[in-house]
This record gives sequence, structure tokens and C-alpha cells, in this order.
Amino acid sequence: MSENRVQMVVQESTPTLIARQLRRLIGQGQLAPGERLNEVELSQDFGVSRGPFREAVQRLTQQGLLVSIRNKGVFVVELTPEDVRDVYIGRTALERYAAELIIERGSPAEAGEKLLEAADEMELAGKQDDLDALVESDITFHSLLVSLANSPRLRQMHSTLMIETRMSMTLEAQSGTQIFRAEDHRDIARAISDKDRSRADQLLAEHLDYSDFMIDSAS
Amino acid sequence: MSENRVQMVVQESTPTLIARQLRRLIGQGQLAPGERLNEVELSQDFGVSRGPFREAVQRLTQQGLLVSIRNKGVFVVELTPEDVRDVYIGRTALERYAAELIIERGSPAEAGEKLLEAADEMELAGKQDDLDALVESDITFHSLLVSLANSPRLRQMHSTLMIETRMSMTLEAQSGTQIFRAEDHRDIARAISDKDRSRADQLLAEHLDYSDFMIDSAS
DNA sequence: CGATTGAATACTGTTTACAATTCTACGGGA
DNA sequence: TCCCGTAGAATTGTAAACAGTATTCAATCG
Repeated sequence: MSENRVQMVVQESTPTLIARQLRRLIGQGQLAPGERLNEVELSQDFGVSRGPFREAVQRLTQQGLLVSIRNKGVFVVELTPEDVRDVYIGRTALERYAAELIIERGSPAEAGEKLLEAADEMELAGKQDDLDALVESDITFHSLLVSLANSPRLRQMHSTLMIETRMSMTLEAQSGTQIFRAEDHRDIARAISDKDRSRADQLLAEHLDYSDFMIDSAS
Repeated sequence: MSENRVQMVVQESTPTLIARQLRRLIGQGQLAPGERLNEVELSQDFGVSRGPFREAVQRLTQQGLLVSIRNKGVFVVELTPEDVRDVYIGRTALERYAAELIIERGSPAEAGEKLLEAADEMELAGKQDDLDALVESDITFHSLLVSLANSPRLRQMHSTLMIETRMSMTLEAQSGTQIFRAEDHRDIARAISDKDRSRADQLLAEHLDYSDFMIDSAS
């Protein structure tokens, strides 16, 4: 047996690579909600045939980012207000427990440090009125929070929800109804540093309470 | 436009149907952990060509139930003790918040009723020493709990975790280290009926604490 | 006898071809 | 003018063919 000096090449599958790009396109709104994905056109763009492309599509369909209608095609999901509410429900479940895990089984001091940095970044974006950076840093903060809990499944589930969050933010950006609260992030980071579980829990619950910051566009 | 008296026929895609069967096979252990899925063989069993089958495989891969290694094939995931711990972390996040949602925004009385029935079923299976029924009723209880929270995303995320739970239980069944606590379920149901949020929360946390009931098979 | 090379085989990854369905646009008729 | 109905095009769903990689096993060499 040869020694461990070389690293095994990890070859990601073509569908995985395509799926990643599709997620990015959807998250950034370059594939708009409701839009149909033309298989021949897109697969040509990616430089592959329809087979691998269709396999990638199945991955996003499983995630709920695409919706497939038989013989009609696949469409970028259109998030209803109900859906957005549900996304925040999912995030609340995951992020609150992530904070608890960090405090009780992780490294709350280090974690709080990193989270504060992320909060600073958001504050900066806010002062510069950079909406894109604001969205990005908001997502970064929450993703970091979950990552710091060190649970692959929490992170995986959360990542899908964050793509949907980004989608809903892109929508809101058009109507200018976005709300960011950088101070919240700072408070959350501090509560984690302080190992104050119930405070972190409550802050996150409030921060993610959809009804709290959405003047519902009634259906 | 015609009236709403008829229901649109929902034609599920072939990959969806195949994926569902594969999940069942994996959950029941008929596709064993670590086993390689032979594309030609299995697609013939399903009566389709490799294309639709491969698309189905991508769905399970996205869920983490299959692991793909390039040019080697796809394998049923092998859950390490670490993985099982992580599954329970995920479940804890989801189920605790599900209970909270039921109590604070749902119908705790009705929910408690249904959960009690499910707990009874498990008690019965326990008295009859029916291990399969015990596993099944355990999963039914927890799935019901999440379903009653009325959140599609909570339910979807949870369903994947429950397949993994079933896998780990099938493993444990061989070593006879399974532990079921029917009384826990009854207590949880009652706490929900009583709208006692903090008690339901704590009971679920304890019930799902992996370290609590697993004498770790050290790595 | 053990290790190694190489051909044959089996399987996965991808492309291409075919079938079936849906969409579009044009034309006829009331 | 409006409403169908139909022919053609476009698109999806499926199957088959092709290409490349890994596995197996026997033969060869040290």
C-alpha cells in the first residue's frame, strides 16, 4: 500500500456540478420564479446532453426549488406568501437548535466571535446602502450560525431554506419591503458568547418571526 | 372556464415513483447499507430504461440516502454512529419546534388526542413483543407529531430523517440494543394537550437525546 | 510461490435517436 | 369577428447505442 502523501481525487458527478450552478442561478434570480427550463437550450449552455442535465434537475426538484409538471416541463418554484412563511418556520426550527448546540456542546466563545464579525459585515453593507451585500451578509450570518453547530444534516437542510430565503428577498427587493436588522445579529452573537441559551433562543425566535416583519400581502 | 368540480389528474413522474420504491426498499433494509445498486438489473426490475432510473437515483442522492462514487456506482448510505447521532440532532430540532407550533398556533387538543392513539398503538405492539410493529408505530408517532404542525417543509425534512432512523433501527435490531419508551410518547401527547410548551419541549429533548439511550459502540 | 501485467468482461457515464405529448399558428365556418 | 379544428413545430419522456472506466482472472515473470 502506498503512503498517504497524495490526496484522493474527488470527482464530483456532472449532475452535481450542474445542480450547483442551477441553484446559484435560481438564488440570484437569473432563473426567475415560474420560468420554464428549456432542456435543450440549457443543456447546450452547460455543454452536456439532456441526460445529465435532467439528472441535475431531479436533484433540485427533490429540494423543492424546481417543480416538474409532466409533459410540460420543469419550472422554477413560485413561492407563495404561505411558502415564505413556511421557509421561516423551517429556519426557526433549525437555527434555534443550532444556537443551543453551539452553547451547550460547542465553542460558544469562538462562535460568538465569528458571528460578531459577520454582523459587522452586515452593518457595513447597511451603512453603504448596498442592498445586494446586505442580503448576502444576512444569509452569510445565518448560514454561519448553523455551520457552527457542526451538524451536517442541520446545515444541509438549512442551505435549501436559505436559497428559498434569497428568492423571497429578491422578490421583496423589487417592492422595497425588505427589512434588515443588523443589531439583532449582534445581540444574537453576544447571547451565544455569553452562553445565554434562553436569550439566544428568544432573540432568534423574534428575529425569524415572519409575521413580525411582513405586512402580509393578502392573497 | 369549467367549474371546480373535477380534480386535475396528477401524473407523477416516473423518477418520482421509482424514487419512492427505492426509499421503501432502503428503509426496510431490502437494499442493505453499503450495497451497490446495479443500474441495469434494477431498472429492468422496475421495467424502465436506465435513464429514468438514474434520475430517481439522483433524488435519493440529494436526500443523502444514496452515495455516488464516480465510475464505481451508487451505494446505499452506511450510517456511522456519528451519522445516527446527527440524525437525532436533526429530529430534535424539527420535532421540538413542531410541538411548539402545535401548542401555540395549532390545535393542541385534537393533536394530543391523535398522538395518544398513536402512543396506544405502540404500547400494544410492545406488549405483543412485535418488534417490527414497535419500530413502525414509533416512526408513525413522530411523523404524526411533525405532520400536525402543518408545515410542509418541516414534514419533508423530517421524512428523510425518519428513513435514516428506520435504517439505524434495522441495524440495532440485529444487535438487540433497541430501546423503546412508550410512556414517553404518552407524556409528550399529554403535555401537548395541556398546552404545556416547556414540558413538551423538555420531554422531546430527553426522548431524542441519542447519548441518553445509546451505549456508544466506540469507534 | 507470489506479484504483476494484460486481456476480457461488466458496469457506469454520455450521447444520440425515437416516441408521445403539448404548443402554435393558420384557415374554415357560423 | 369569434370559435373550433387541424397540421406543423417544438418539447418532453424513454429507449437504445456508444464510449470510457473499473473489475476480474488467467498467464507470465521474478
